[in-house]
Amino acid sequence: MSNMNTYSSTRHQDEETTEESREGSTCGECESGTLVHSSDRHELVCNECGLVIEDESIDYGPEWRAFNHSERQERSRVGAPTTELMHDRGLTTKIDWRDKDANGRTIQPEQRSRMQRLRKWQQRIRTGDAGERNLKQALSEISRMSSALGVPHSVREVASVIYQKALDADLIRGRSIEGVATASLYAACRQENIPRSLDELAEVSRVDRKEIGRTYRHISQELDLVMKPVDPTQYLPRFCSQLDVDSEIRQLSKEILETTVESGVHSGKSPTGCAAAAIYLAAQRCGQEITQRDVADVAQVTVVTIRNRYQEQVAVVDEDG
DNA sequence: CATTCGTGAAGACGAAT
DNA sequence: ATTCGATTTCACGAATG
Repeated sequence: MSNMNTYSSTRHQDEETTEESREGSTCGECESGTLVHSSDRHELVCNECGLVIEDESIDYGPEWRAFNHSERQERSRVGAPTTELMHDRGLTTKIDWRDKDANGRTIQPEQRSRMQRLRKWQQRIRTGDAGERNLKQALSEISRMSSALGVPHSVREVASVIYQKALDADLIRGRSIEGVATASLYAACRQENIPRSLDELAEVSRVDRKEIGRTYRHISQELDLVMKPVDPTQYLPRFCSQLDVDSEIRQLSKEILETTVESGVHSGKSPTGCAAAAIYLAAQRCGQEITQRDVADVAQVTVVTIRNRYQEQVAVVDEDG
């Protein structure tokens, strides 16, 4: 993250061109992923390793203009940035534990007992409400799992929003906090086009795959989350990188996959399996021997699935020319 | 010997009732 | 909540190099 700030100190006329040209370029970190805009276009994100490059996308200046001091006073809005990752968006009141006033002087004994009462009530208000406590735990889970998966912050924020919507819609009743949190994260990954399979989610969650899937389906239905089927192409860069194949295969597998997707033979099949098969087929066509088992391992599918998919893809690609 | 291929039984999942 | 159809997985043996 140390290189993040070196770009954003000054703004030049050529900023548009440089920023746009970075879209689609190769990630400097893993050197295999591609940089894409997150959904809110505030971040450039590597679609493979999840590296976030906050590069001049954000205008830190005020959106208003002021011509004298009083206008400035009136219009400026100051405070810590809010974040969806805190259950109260970071806007809580804090009461110091020291018995000093704002000037650092020790406060009177009769005030001290009053302070004790206020502290106690502040704690109760802050986390005492069932819903709030619920949220707090869920958000920490989302953060933990996001770190384990290595997904960018934008995904965490989206996951948090989804969870809070689920909470508002009373969808967690009878379901575990952990389960809904994991399902929210899964949905967020898909919405942000940084897909992680249910298996990968299950690895970092305390809930099993089945429950995650069930909960996900439930909340996406109830909240009317529009979810396009996962594009198998999105898995390609990550798998290729894990297999350490060269760019020839990356390119060919992408073309194969696009051809097969157009023909529609992939629908209903697992996207990871399709991606894996395309890599295997590409490697064969390039004369490089990669075993089905190797591809199957990184894609977390079985060799049988790869066989089935890759047979279909051979048929489509060959007739296509 | 390792890898690939084909098969049927069994489990999991989504859709429909 | 159950049933049904399609898909994936598992386990096995055969073929290939």
